[in-house]
Amino acid sequence: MCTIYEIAKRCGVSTTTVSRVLNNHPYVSEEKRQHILQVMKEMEYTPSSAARTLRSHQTKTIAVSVPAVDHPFFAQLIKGISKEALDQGYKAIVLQTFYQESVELEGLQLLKRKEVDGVILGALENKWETIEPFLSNGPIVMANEYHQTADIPIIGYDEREAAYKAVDYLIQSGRTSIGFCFDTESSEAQKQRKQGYLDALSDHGLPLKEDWLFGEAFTIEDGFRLMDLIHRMPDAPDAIFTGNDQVAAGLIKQAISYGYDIPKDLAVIGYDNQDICEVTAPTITTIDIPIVELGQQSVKQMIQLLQDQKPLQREHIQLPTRLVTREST
Amino acid sequence: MCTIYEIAKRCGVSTTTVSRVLNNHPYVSEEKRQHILQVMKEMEYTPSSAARTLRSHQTKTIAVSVPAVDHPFFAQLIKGISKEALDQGYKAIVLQTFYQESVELEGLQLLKRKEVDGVILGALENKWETIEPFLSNGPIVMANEYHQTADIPIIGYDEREAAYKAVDYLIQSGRTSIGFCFDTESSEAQKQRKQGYLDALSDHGLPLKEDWLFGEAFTIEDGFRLMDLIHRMPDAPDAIFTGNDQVAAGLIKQAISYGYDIPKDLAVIGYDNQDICEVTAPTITTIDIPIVELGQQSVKQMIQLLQDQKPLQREHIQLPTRLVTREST
DNA sequence: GTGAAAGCGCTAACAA
DNA sequence: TTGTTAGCGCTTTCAC
Repeated sequence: MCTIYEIAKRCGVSTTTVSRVLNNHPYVSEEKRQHILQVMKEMEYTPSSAARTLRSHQTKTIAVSVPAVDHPFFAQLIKGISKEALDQGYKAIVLQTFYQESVELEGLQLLKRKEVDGVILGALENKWETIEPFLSNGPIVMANEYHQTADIPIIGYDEREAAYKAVDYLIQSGRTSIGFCFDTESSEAQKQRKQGYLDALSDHGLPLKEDWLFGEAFTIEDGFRLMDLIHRMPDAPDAIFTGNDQVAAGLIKQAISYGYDIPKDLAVIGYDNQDICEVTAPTITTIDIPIVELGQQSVKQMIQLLQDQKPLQREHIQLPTRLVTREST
Repeated sequence: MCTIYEIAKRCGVSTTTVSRVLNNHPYVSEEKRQHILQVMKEMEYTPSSAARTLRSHQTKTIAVSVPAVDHPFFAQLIKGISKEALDQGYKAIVLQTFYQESVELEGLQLLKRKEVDGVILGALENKWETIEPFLSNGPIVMANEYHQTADIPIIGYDEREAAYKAVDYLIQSGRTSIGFCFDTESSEAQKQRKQGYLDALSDHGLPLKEDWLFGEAFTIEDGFRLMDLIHRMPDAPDAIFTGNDQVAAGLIKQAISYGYDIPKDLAVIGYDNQDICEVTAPTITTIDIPIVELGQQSVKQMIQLLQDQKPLQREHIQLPTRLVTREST
């Protein structure tokens, strides 16, 4: 591994000049530039990023935290983020919180230690008040989560409207008792989603039953569990908005095993429009969410912020969602 | 952002002493140590990682390249890698090759530029001869791929044995014409897998038909496509080893839509034991592979290498696989 | 057009 | 036990 100094010596110039060609500065004679380039190639010179970072204070790296990368939703989010970052000459460090506040904080520490130029929050484990102070260290953007007042770019979709669309569709199909699944109470996005559910119910004069709200719904396994629950209910709903396709798939599978006719006995609607929707029997009606694009947009925003050097501003970008009807409703 | 120098001044000591407490070196009086720690806290001192890296030549970061993070297999691999890395105080940069050689090379460049301490290859896009020269820049380990001669740790599982197990099971179940799906020809791992398939056939005196070998099998979509193909074959197999659960799920779904009775008309066996196996109808018999653990092991090996500073050696670690029988066979 | 030189923030010989 | 000092590899004034 040779340094800029050796190149300079070999070429009979100063390190300044070498640095100049490295950074495409003007004021280097074409002759010298070519020679230096040539020697760099010969010696397989590679600039030390650590040294550059130390001087220039930029790492060309962003950190992204999500609960876990193997949930299809977050896998796609990371897909978009990691791809877009690379396309733009940035690297992406992936942190999995497993719903723990500390890991999210670790990502923010990376920002503080100047190990990354910015942080994308793919979820929100800590209170916003805990996160806010880190804004002085660099930009933070929120993807797929929401917060009322945070003065940062928020990239997501209209959760309320998406949920409304789903529940409204169930109602239009003649359903009157509709259940709702959610993952955690704490998420603002989930609250908005629930609001959509509530609004759809009340707009059609339908009742809300607390028993029909099901928490901790993340995975296929949870779908099994929830169906067990529903199966035992004396007053079970005739339709259910699952909040994610994995839960829908598990629920449907278990229902079938109990002898239900889906959708006749129970209509099921998913969320995300993952591939799994097409292989269950019946296939799953769902809400399509442009997840990969959401990830890409987040990176674009981040890089914009990094380049503009302007103060962070609140901005709310909402990508379009779409109802995709299949056999489960 | 304050520096070690300011802390030193505030405490009336030299930067050396501050550095010493920072690195838990002995030979600092308890009194001074406490005082320095105290002042650091007060001033919210955070060490600059760039400066540390420049001096110590280690980034505490590893790069991992996979074809795409949203394929369930790689999502789980990344899950293991990213988690284990973080647990050990390392960060993981994720690169998605999308099967392009250039991105994999970019990961290796990170090693050369000293932006990462090591690289984990979750697949192999380039020829080994292309990759080998980078070994002089730092350790490389291979996860989930295989190479005959590469002198690096290879963490995987016995592809031949796993495939053999799957095909043998189909044969034991009375199947005689067995198809085989693979993704790319170029992968050594795939070759071994195919060898397992071939060995199982020949051990039981069963014929191999070229028509029963299906390439480009990655996704659910591919499963649909392959079933279309099989459906139109005059001499279709009565069982198929799909090489991954997504393909199996797609294949099964499409077969059912064509009126097939699975497994009676066509036995289907997956690979990976993903969650999806439990929600299709019928559920999918598969080979369980400890993917997350595979990711974790790769990181453990990498960190071992980084700490030992010993020359890289060839090492082949194989994790156990297991047949999981369900309804599709 | 070009170069000398002063750091970026930290670590580690070496001296004391 | 502590401090002095010389860099790590690069960028960037400032002077020529």
